[in-house]
Amino acid sequence: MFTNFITPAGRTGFYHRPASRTKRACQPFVRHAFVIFAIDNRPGENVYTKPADTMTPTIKDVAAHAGFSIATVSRAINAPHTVNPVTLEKVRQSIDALDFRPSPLGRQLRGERSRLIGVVLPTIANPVFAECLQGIDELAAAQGFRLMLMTTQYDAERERHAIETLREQRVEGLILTVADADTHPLLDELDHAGMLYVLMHNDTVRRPSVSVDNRLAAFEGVRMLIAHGHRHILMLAGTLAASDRARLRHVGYSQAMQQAGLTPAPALEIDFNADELAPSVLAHLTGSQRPTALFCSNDLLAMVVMRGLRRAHLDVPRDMSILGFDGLAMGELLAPPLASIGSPNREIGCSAWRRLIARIDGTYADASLSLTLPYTLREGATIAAISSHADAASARRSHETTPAAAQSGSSYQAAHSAG
Amino acid sequence: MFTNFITPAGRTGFYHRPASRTKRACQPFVRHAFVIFAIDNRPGENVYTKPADTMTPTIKDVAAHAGFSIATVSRAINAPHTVNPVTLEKVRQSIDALDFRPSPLGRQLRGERSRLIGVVLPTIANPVFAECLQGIDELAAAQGFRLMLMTTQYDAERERHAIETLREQRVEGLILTVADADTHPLLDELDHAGMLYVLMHNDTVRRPSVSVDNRLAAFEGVRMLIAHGHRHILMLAGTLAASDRARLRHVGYSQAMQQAGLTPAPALEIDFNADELAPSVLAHLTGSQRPTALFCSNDLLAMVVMRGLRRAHLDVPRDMSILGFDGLAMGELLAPPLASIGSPNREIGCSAWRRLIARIDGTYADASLSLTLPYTLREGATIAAISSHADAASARRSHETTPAAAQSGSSYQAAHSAG
DNA sequence: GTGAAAGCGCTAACAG
DNA sequence: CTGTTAGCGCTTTCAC
Repeated sequence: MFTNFITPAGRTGFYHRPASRTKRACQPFVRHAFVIFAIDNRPGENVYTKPADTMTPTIKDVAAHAGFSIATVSRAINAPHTVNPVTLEKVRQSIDALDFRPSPLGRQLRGERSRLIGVVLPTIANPVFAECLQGIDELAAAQGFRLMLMTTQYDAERERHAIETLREQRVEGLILTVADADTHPLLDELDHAGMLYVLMHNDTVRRPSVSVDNRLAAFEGVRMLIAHGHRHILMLAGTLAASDRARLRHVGYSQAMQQAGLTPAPALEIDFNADELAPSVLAHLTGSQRPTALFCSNDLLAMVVMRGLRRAHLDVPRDMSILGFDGLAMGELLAPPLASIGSPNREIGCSAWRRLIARIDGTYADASLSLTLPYTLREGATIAAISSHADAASARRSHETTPAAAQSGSSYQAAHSAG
Repeated sequence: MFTNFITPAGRTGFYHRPASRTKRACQPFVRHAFVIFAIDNRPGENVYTKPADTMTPTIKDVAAHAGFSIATVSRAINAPHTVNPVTLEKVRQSIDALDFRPSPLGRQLRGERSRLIGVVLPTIANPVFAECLQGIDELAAAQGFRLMLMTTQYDAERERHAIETLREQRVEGLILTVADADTHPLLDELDHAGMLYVLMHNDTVRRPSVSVDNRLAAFEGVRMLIAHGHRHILMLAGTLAASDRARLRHVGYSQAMQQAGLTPAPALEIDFNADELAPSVLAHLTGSQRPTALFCSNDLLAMVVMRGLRRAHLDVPRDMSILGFDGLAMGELLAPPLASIGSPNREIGCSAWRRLIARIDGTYADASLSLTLPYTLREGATIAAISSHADAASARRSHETTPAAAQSGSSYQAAHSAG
């Protein structure tokens, strides 16, 4: 009835070969450090010894403990209604007793879904992305998906590595924000491989994406500045000048300037991770030819610039008006509250999620691949009106400008959707 | 030589049974939608058809494509030096041609490490946790680990679910911040199950953790306020009054007050997710009995309170001094820059990571389970000195108070380590 | 140097 | 209602 044997791996154990007439046979049963075998005991009368704590119990352990086959255990877990209630109860007790939890590996290996989604973000230090992630996480948790997160710091090589890693993990889809979506070979690769993904914040019509219309938003924002009488407006951008978003925002800036007969300037690049503004930048902003208004490519940058100006004893908005981009909740807590073009970050995350799931489930009926969400113009109090003939120098001397004048731009307070 | 057969799954295919003398035999080869078989071709002369794009290639595909066995492919990947260079090259070409990437599932199934770490955070909307995560992510990426992230919104049930999910995923360890570490049954469970974890921010000596000494930090912070002449100091805490950190901070506050012969007040609870301060709270802060200084349990809260005060036309720090907790980078960008007790969030994340890995690798020699990191007192400019006899009313009228006076507390500017 | 085969944990098809 | 068995993708003896 029992046959002593040596497994190929060199482990010893006993193999119970049931007589052919025996109704319920038991599985061979070997754990690394010790030998266990289930005698042909009646359910409940088990002889099972719980494996060492470090050994995660498997379905076999449960089966042996309960005195049933692994198939029955599997059914008890995945289709409880198909098993005898008494059996079910016994199996459940064994599961509890062993603290068993089914390994997703076995399941996935069987070709089931991994219910795993990869998220690739430049950084989570920027609340813009943290807010997106928050939205994604909320939905993922509700729908029983797991998230695997990787950050890239805007680095192309890390983007590649992240996507590679995530694909290895057999994610069902990817949600990502890349530096530059249009010219991204990796995304072509994903398309080609049939790997489903949705971009966030990457403003492109060529790929599945969710974002605001960066160009239009910037255009409207700068128009507002112009409507406040500003004629010398500079755009500041972060190190992500290689980013599609920053570029589009600069296009919007340029168009607004040109429409008003003004000359757009190249974006001034800022390292907004530095503690201080670079001297050359500060010179730009404080010199006699300095602009009266600044359009910052993102809110974090705007905040750093505001601090720099304050240290240079320039008052915002009296000496300099500031408009940010992102609509960071934090901006409202500043003094004065930061005027900003707001993107619905959390909603971008949620939308990206929904679209990805729709693609995965094949219910992605929408022909248009990219989704453009409405942005908002948050007035804040960092924008002051100046008389149209005022130049930088007079603006600095002028005391007639008042923060309250910023309210006059309220006609711009609107939600735009570029559908 | 070829036997037509029907697999149990109902798929048809051809099985190549090599004559016993045949040197190189081929594996049976069946894909879902179509039949492929590798003829006993010489390497390089393959008859393999690439499967549909949606089908992730497996090691079998590579083997068939290259005309070798899966064992050889496996070796080519994991132990290149053991295979014939010519073979190796052919296999590599097949891998490239099919864009094959080994599934971690198969590997893990073989009992290898999952190289997966679970991270459980209350929220990533709070930069405190985003910064921690950033630190963790950096190290994880460098060491080839993957991160699985779940957030809990301080909810016990979600904490339970997150840990459960992560354990199912067979993470090698957990890094987490829970609402209350000492009385957490889940953590006992983890201990009991031998599941390795490290807490972040949870200030407890009973469990593996990394944090600052919240009590001492609050104590020193409030002492600084007292040294600036404040006698009526209130502590504000968020909805996380059920949090161990907030509680310890309140203990520190109370001790500092008592040491100075002052009467500590219960913490005033604030919902800092709300847009506005609750009227009752505002009444507390603006009434005739109002305090001259506020100790806020976290920076986000401090910022919301500052905005509330501004709207109530109270000036910070002239009418009210504010001390926060967290040392959020953002706080420095405020006007005035927020005084805060800083915890090295990023470093907390990194340390937690290192300790977890040390535990996993079994190199965790340190007898002390909890690590206390030094905090800093960031002066900022939201704290003003008042003359020791001043009460709230006179403080409001007084103009002799100057933000610069905050500098007088610089003797407190120090790093403390409660080892 | 290479191939055959076992087995990791699990599900599902099938048999009884 | 329950058990047997094949097989998911991979690594790893062992044999040739």
